Amino acid sequence: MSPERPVRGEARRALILDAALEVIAGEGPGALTHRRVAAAAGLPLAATTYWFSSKDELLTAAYRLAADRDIRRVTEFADRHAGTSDLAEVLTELLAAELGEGRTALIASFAMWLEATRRPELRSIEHDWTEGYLSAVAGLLEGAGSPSPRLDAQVLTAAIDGLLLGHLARGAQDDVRTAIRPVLARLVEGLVGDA
Amino acid sequence: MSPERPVRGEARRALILDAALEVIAGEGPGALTHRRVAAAAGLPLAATTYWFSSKDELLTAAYRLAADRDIRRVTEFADRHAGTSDLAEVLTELLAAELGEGRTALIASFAMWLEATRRPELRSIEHDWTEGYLSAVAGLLEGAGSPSPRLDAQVLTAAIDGLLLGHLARGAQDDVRTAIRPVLARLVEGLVGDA
DNA sequence: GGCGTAGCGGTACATCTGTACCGTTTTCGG
DNA sequence: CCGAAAACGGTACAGATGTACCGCTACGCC
Repeated sequence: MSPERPVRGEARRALILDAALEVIAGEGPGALTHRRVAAAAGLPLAATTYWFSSKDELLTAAYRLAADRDIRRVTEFADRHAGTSDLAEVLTELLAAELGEGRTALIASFAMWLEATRRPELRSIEHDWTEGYLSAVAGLLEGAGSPSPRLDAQVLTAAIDGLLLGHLARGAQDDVRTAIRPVLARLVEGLVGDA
Repeated sequence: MSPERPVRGEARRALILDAALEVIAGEGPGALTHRRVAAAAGLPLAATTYWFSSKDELLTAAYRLAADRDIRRVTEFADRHAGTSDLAEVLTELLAAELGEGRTALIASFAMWLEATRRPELRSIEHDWTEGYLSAVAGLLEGAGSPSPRLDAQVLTAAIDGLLLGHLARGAQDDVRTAIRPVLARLVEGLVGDA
């Protein structure tokens, strides 16, 4: 229909970052090149080099965006379900959402995590990501009557990370909820108890 | 001293794979190139292309090696500590070992994990890795008197993965044992109980 | 002891990459 | 409405990369 008035200015920057996340999630951070990102965004090569002075800056900005999105998602989710009694079920839904709509940001976040191993500049992003997750989960735990929400949140987030990574790696083979629910149920039972 | 008789034959293949793991752990899978690996192994470029018909084959073989090493490490560790009563302490030592001597194989394993997201050929390696970890941990849990070792092992390995990844990302900043022990203690307490 | 083959090392080359450059178009404050 | 500054698009180029190729060497088997 519309001959599509081309996106200009700062909006382009956002477009490029989105395309970068797609590339990272779809082909891995190693495949992130100016040309590929530009192509994914439907823009000429010079667009990426104009808005990001180096490939590294582009990659870092993309990681930051992925982390922020994921933090926002989990925070909103936790707020919406604060004070729940069926914590395991709520967490199952959270993980399903992360692996569903949140998949792109999630993969990028894990890639960033791994790269932070050798690139200290990424540590601050990693720190915010961890902290965001931790406080969101701690909030849920408080509502569910955990005796030590902060410690329990550390346990829970570690397990969540492991579960997410595992199910990403295994692909969409088995139904997420069916596979994850019993594990989370067992964990929550252990932490919150049934008292 | 010795002019070092050059390594020849199959031994070279092993040398190259070790060098490849070093590169993956040190500079990331994206930095794995024939030239870099050859340089790290102290061999000419043609050595890597002779023993591995493509870069992909080299990368996959390196991942396989990393997984096998890690599986062996965790299995031996579990065997050595079977029937322990202080499960949390034993697990803390396991994780410290993974992050210490096992660091290279561990990083490579996680990188493989993430890449399995988009490369189904890696799934079988991922499967063996998961299975090896799961049965090793289940063995420990049985000894510690868990009511449902298999399910609890799923919980535990997920948490272990998350903890390992987190501490890799944060670098060697804080003492591993100090940071990890309370989390594992809380988790084990929840699973095995004190009954 | 000779010889076929596996192992080896050097080089070549087409392709892709990051980035710099430069002339043109659009935007917007005055 | 005008002019400077921002945004844009195309192109150029040096360097790195995967891989093929070719002639040489060492080793094991007859």
